[in-house]
Amino acid sequence: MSKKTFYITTPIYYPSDKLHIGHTYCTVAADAMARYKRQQGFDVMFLTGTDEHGLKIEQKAKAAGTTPKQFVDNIVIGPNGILDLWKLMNVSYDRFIRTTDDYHIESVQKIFKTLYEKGEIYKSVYRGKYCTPCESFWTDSQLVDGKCPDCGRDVIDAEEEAYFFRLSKYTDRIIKLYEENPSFLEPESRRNEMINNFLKPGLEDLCVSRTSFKWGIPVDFDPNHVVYVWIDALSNYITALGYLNGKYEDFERYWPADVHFVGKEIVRFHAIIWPSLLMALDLPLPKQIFGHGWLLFDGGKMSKSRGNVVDPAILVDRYGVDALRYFLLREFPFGTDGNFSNELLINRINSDLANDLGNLVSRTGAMAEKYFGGTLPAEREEGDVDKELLDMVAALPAVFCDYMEKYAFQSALQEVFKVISRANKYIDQTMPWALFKDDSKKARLASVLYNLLETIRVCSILLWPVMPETSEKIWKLIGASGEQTTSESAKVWGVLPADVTVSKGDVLFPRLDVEKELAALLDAKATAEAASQEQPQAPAEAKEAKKEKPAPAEQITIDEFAKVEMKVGKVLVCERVPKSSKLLRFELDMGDHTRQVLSGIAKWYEPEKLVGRHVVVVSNLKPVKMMGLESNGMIVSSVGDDDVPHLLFADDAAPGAKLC
RNA sequence: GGCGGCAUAGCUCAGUUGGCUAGAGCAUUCGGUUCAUACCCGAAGUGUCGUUGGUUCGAAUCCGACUGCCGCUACCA
Repeated sequence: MSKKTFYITTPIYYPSDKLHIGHTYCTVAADAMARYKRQQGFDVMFLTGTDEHGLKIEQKAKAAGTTPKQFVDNIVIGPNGILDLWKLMNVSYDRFIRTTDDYHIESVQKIFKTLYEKGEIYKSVYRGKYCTPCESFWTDSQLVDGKCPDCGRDVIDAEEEAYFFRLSKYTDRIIKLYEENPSFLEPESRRNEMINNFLKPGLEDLCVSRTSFKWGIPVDFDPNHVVYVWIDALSNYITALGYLNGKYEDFERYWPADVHFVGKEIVRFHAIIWPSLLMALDLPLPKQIFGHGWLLFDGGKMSKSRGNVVDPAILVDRYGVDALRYFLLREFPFGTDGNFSNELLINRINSDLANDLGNLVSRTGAMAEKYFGGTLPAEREEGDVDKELLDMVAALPAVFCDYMEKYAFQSALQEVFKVISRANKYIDQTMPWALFKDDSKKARLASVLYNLLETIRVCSILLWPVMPETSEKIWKLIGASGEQTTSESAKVWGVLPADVTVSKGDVLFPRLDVEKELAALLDAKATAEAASQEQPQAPAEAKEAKKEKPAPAEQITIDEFAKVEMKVGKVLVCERVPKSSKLLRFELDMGDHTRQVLSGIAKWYEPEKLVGRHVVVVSNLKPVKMMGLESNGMIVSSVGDDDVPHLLFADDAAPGAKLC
């Protein structure tokens, strides 16, 4: 009979840029889980990959003067690309899917056609809901006072064709899914969000094709259209198994997936759209969607302008891949956000890996060499204090597995280190150095060392999914191999031979000087940034990015620029717009007239303090209504990657002065 | 604004269905030890469990209000 299977996936990342530690976090977690399940004897399929289509990549490629395919090739399979990063992080994926792979394209076209033939996808036409400058379609509910929610300009009756998926008809079935199977979406808080924000109001049909860009999978029976991200990207989880393609034949074997790990920002797609698509295809649903938290830096989202993007390569280079893997999974509860900091990393490495684990292995090996030349005598003498340690070790595997099954890596690892700590205490209790001085205690001394080695063996087996290199190093030192390192053997005491041969070996994790390391990391980052100046690379936001970033600026002529009129305005009145969390209402003295302008900066500026200041206004924008008030223009501010606006003041300039 | 979440020692966090004299690790101080990576072992702490009402014999735990932070969403022109 075949083995039980376990199918786990990460999101497919958007290769518009290099990946950072946030992506590494999710992928390492999935890797640890995959290794854990393999160790348990499961037939594992661990899938990761890249989502390579879409407007943003098309534009980025254009800006870089290359083709979209060359652009993504460089980021995915090029030097220091995504494949290299996963290699560096020791990620043991079984399959890596790129949405530009032939077989995926074949499947997506068939899926699209199938849904169309079943009537799940229908062709429709937009009327008055297309914004030409933004090249974007909008649904009725997205429009703001009938205008484009992105640019506020009029939308036109473009009568653009588009295909729609009948998402609306699945509202009730998704609600029912959550009710009958609460563990379908974890953690729970995400579930309430989905229900209140999307399901209760009722889902709307979903536009699943585009004609506004070309970089995508063509709809084979209607080549003006390309398949939009929903069907293209989400279906990777089944196309990678060979669904409707000839490349693989693993669909029956692995589907439905046991778990999709996803960032909390893409929970909606996975918890609503994806199951609906599967229902439409009459396919089984994945058993669970797990929305993990984000790694924050100093309490905020990582962003380049804040100088807090963490490059995993630098950390691995300095501390080794296992230290970073351990830190990521030990420090942060998987379901909630975590605060990343270099200091936290260094302290964790020192206290757990250097002082406790590394030192335990080191002192045990040193004693075995010093007292017995490395090979223990077979004679034994038990002692009273042994029982507590042995009981703890015996209980450990079950507790550890309970936590792992719940993806509670933090707690699972904590349990292992409780035992490691107990082993250090055991050495103090038994005082091997005193036993050594008494010739009649040789058997007792051998027992003590043997008990330590067995404890180390069991712990290292459990730690292997998280720190494979370290565990394998430890096995060499304590003379364990093959059957003595299986997860089954972790439940058994006394697996090592009585006359085992041990060596001290090199230090596993050197102790770090906190101050020195913090300084060194700052240096390393500065160096890396300087190097990347040549080839500017904004931090990757992957497909989880909550907004599409605007395209790299297209070049315009002086005449086109001249169309934009910018003038200085003096703030006469500034106040909050009632019932609005973002808008401030300005009355501006423009020199020859006053005008009302609204600006969405209420979060960052106190209205009273702006009165009397001179600001820069784009003065010939078409008026727009927001919250019932008319806005005549736009106040200019600079915005970094952190999305915090900084107003440009022109206090020296006279109201009405024109900028050129 | 609507919906949801979080708030516990200096730091990172545990606290299942209300019974704790509120815990762990790190950091700090003191003591011990020497096999070991100035490491390990032991001891000592510190908290009006965000604020405020209520339910209860009893609340960190349940309910209401408020404050702060976060997420989704609705108005960043």
